[in-house]
Amino acid sequence: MSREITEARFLKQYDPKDYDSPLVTVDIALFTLHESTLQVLLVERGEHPHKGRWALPGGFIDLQADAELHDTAQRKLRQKTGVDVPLLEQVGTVGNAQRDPRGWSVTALYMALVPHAPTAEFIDSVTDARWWPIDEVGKLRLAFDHAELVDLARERLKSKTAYTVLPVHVLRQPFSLTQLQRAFELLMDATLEKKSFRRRILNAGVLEEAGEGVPEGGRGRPTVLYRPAKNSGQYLFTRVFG
Amino acid sequence: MSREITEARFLKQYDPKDYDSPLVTVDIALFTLHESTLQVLLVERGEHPHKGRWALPGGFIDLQADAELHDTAQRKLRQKTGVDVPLLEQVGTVGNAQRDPRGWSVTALYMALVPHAPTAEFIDSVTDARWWPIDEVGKLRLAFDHAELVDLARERLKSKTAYTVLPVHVLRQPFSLTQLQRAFELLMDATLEKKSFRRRILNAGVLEEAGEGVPEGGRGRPTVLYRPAKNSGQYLFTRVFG
DNA sequence: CCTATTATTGGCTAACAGCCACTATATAGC
DNA sequence: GCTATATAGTGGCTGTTAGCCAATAATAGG
Repeated sequence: MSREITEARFLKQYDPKDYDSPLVTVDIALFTLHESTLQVLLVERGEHPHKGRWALPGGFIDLQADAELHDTAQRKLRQKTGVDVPLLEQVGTVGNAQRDPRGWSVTALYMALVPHAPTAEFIDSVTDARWWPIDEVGKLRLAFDHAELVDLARERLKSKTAYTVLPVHVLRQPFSLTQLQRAFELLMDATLEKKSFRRRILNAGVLEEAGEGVPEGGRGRPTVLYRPAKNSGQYLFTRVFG
Repeated sequence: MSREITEARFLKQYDPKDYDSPLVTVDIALFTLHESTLQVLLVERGEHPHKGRWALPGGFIDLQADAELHDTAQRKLRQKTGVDVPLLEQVGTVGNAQRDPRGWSVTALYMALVPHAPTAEFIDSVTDARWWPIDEVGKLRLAFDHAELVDLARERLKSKTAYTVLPVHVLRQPFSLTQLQRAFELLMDATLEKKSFRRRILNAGVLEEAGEGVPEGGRGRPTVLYRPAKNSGQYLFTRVFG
């Protein structure tokens, strides 16, 4: 057996390429609301494998440019949307031997939310990226296991909507309670009772008033506008609708 | 520009070692209850880097043996405990350039629960692994960023305990409601009201009766014993204590 | 039998979701 | 103006469930 070596010496002679390691990628499910539908951003792959198929935006870690896994997600998203998204969080990590034809592959899946308009102009000019209504994604035969990843992210979105104020991130500020309720309903895929919804949100103190606005459809009583209060992102309801 | 190539040809000439990629590991925070304390399993590292420091059990993916990331976690855990743990789930993934002195590194963190006794005999015979009370982990200067990983897993444990019946997995079956309440309290790090606790658990229908047992301490009224019902693992409370 | 000890239940209050009818304030057409 | 209609917001009741805590049940040890 060899003599004891120091950690410094060990690190000097260590080369990761001496060992088999999986591919590592980051994929992002970016959601928005548009025309009363939940939509997800997909890109058409320009390279093998699965060239020409629709896929989630994502890619490899840049070991020089990215300090954190989170930075990789942020960077890939900025390449596609041109903006920093207001909410980006990890959903989970999927890794197995079959998901990528190149070999054992691990992907860290992130979920992001963005109001529709700010990114629309940019995305519309990118020929290989577009928003897809979540209901149509099933027909697209996505690359890799991205259909499953979309489902995972969508489930997380739904469950977090039940006990947080996540949906504020798909609205432009300020917004009305009616708009916010609509956002909750679309993200949860359920209808909510108006009084319960308003009571819950207002009592939580997660919104602050931001003037008056015109009602939906232009006619009717004017509406009070709100914006999220500081730290509203951390607020957790102790009880769930339903 | 090169001519268009087929996917088959692309895959044939693809070699992952042509690209820089991060180290990928799996780490597991295995928790149990012993002597009224929440404890976590740590191993003393026998190899560089951080040789001699305490760390979470874990390691590299075996690209031949492991079909899924989950299998890597299960395999590493079995090496240390000798048993299949009743609950093993992913907490999240941490990746950055500094956490491992060998370079850019990504680890998938899992959390696991196990009743104390079945593994004790095995673990006691492994000189490099032992249970540590969660409160003492802070003093140990764990390897890598494992102190943060322990905190992450502990937070997840606490929050999931609030709306599931997760704590059943740290008890041997059958158990009394008193024991189950004690488990909830230790995992949540809070005291619960007896009546509220019993009402909630019994109304949820997640337990089935399993005979009578002796009370804690040997004296007093005998207790009804329970075991988890089928699918109790999926049960979600719509309201949280507090 | 009496006491200490643990298990289990009763009964009340408070918070909050579900329900749904009612009020408030605007625009559009005349 | 006046009326119809549309959207925003409120009142008030019921049902569920957590918090509280005192009462009752069933055992062991003397």
